[in-house]
Amino acid sequence: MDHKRATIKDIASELKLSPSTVSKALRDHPNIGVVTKERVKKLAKQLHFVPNQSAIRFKQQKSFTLGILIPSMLDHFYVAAVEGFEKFAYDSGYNVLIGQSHESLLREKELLLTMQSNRVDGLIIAISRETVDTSHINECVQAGIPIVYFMRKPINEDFHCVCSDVYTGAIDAVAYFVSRGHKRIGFINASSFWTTSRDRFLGYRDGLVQHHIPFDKSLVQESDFTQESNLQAMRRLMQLESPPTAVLAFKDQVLLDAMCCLRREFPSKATTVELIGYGANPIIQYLEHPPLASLKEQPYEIGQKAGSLLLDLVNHPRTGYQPQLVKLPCELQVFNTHKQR
Amino acid sequence: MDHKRATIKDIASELKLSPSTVSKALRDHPNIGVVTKERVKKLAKQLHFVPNQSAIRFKQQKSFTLGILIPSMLDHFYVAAVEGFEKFAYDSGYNVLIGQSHESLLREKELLLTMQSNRVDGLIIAISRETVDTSHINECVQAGIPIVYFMRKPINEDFHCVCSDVYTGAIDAVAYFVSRGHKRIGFINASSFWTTSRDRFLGYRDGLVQHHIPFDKSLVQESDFTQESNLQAMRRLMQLESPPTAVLAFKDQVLLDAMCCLRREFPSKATTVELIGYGANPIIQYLEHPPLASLKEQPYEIGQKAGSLLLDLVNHPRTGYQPQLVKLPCELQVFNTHKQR
DNA sequence: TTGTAGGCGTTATCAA
DNA sequence: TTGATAACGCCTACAA
Repeated sequence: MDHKRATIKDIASELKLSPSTVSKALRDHPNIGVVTKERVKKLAKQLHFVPNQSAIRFKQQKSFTLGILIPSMLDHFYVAAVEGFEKFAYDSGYNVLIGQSHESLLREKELLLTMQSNRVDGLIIAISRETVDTSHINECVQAGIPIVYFMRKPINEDFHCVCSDVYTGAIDAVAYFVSRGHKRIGFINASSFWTTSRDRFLGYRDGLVQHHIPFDKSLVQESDFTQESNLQAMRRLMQLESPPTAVLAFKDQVLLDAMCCLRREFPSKATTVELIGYGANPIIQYLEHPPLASLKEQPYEIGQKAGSLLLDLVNHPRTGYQPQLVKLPCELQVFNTHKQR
Repeated sequence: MDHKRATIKDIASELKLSPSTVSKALRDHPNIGVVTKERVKKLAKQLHFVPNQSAIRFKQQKSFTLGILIPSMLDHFYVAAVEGFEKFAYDSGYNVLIGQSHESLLREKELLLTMQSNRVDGLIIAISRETVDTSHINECVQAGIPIVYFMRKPINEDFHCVCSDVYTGAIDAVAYFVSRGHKRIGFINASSFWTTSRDRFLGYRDGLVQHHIPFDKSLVQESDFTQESNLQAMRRLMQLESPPTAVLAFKDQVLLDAMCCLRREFPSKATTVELIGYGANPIIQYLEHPPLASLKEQPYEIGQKAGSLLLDLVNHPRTGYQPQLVKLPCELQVFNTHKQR
């Protein structure tokens, strides 16, 4: 079997044409004769010619590759975001390089170097939990790689960012809790370094204010998303002198652990404390006793939108553009209204 | 800010050295003086020099990229396999290009072309549900791209393959069912074109034989993994004149839908019919009433092993090698022994 | 120990 | 309408 892959040169010499003619013919360049085009394309097919992207990339000084940096693919949300981003990228003729930081700053730095080395034409990032200093990201920008943040964005960074409208989501969640008679509403949040945590918090607080419920600092706990941390946060809430009767969770993974905590450690309250999370994780449909509700986000669309903002930056490089903050709405999806307080 | 990225030439001219000297110095080539190396490396760091992989790939006629083709990242199993593969690849200095067929043969073909165009140095594949003809895969092989199958392998294809030892797993599952008194044991299987379905089936059948239970064809149903198909398969089983009291499912996703089917359509049996799946999906820990058990597979290790077999083929190209079939053990993980028949 | 030359596959530019 | 040439950044032989 012939293991050497056919090149443009091979086609050219076989057809007694020049490589440049073949190159143009293959790409339907207008000033190549129809007959020649036909001959070239026919032979190309015969030889199973596949253009060598390595060469094209090199020649064009472009990798036609976009990078996406996420915490982990074990998180359903980010998988969906990757899908949206990939779809957009592929449709635009780009490949995608995926990197998972696994919430490690060190890994994130390494991945960023790999991305640079691969000369990705642009990059979208959801920063790791550990990322407080962003100098490694700024280095990419200075190397000419445009960046778009999504979901997790460092506070005080002026780049495009695409995320869910978690603020309004929190307002809606609180309103729904209140409509069901709750007055003690807990909240398990995440790193205060992210805008997405701050926005959730503001929505939570403003939601309370709108319903004339006093804000109680002790009802807000922080988790780092490990199972143990989720359980601890819920435990701290339930051990308060006046524990919450409803809890808003940063995301469904936190919510699920909170439910486990209730079932195991506070069984008497497991059927009364109501929970709302973010994400509308499909797992929920398999639960016999689903939580009250979840704020359905649009990860796929967020990935697409981030891709389109990024590609715009790639194709129209500029410095000092006006950073956009795109927020896609969350929708409260109610699962369970059977519980009674 | 300087947007042109530094090249070896830049360093060379700045230091009044030749590019080749710089190239060697950067890679610690033995016959470059220590002083020169120091000077070169120092300036390289100053200029934020990052080697241009595009150029290296082109020059080396190698992409240093391995491909992995999976049905979908929404499946937890394949995400874990990707992780193992990526870990291995990165540690060996390779990038990874991920492709999702979404169970579509057309998409699989497209992805394979992309992989070829990107000149991936090798490829591991779990074929799509629709893939019955494998000529598109053979074309890759003939183009010199080594292939390793994992999990889903077409019957009658002679390449390396890494998968779970689902045969023994099925034997174990049946034995466990029998130990709990079951005699009518159903089985929901998948495409008979995959070795992994055939092996499950053989284990199921041999398991029955070992315990002198007659094989009943009507107790075996096939599903294509859509929710509707899973439900239908379970429904067909339960509507038999003599329905099963226990069911082995191709994977946990099927098992979960089967549980839903029981709860909704056969509530009287929901607490007695016992189920075992494959995968030990972490979702299960969040269920109030978990299934009886699941066969824990080793997707991460499977991804790694497939990577190492592949890299061996990449580095030692040969034709007519003896294909290996590597089977990693499944372990029966028991969740629930409370049910009584 | 350092330098020079050639080439990987493709395409843009310019010439024929 | 087609062809010749040079260039992209890096590496490998080989020469100095």
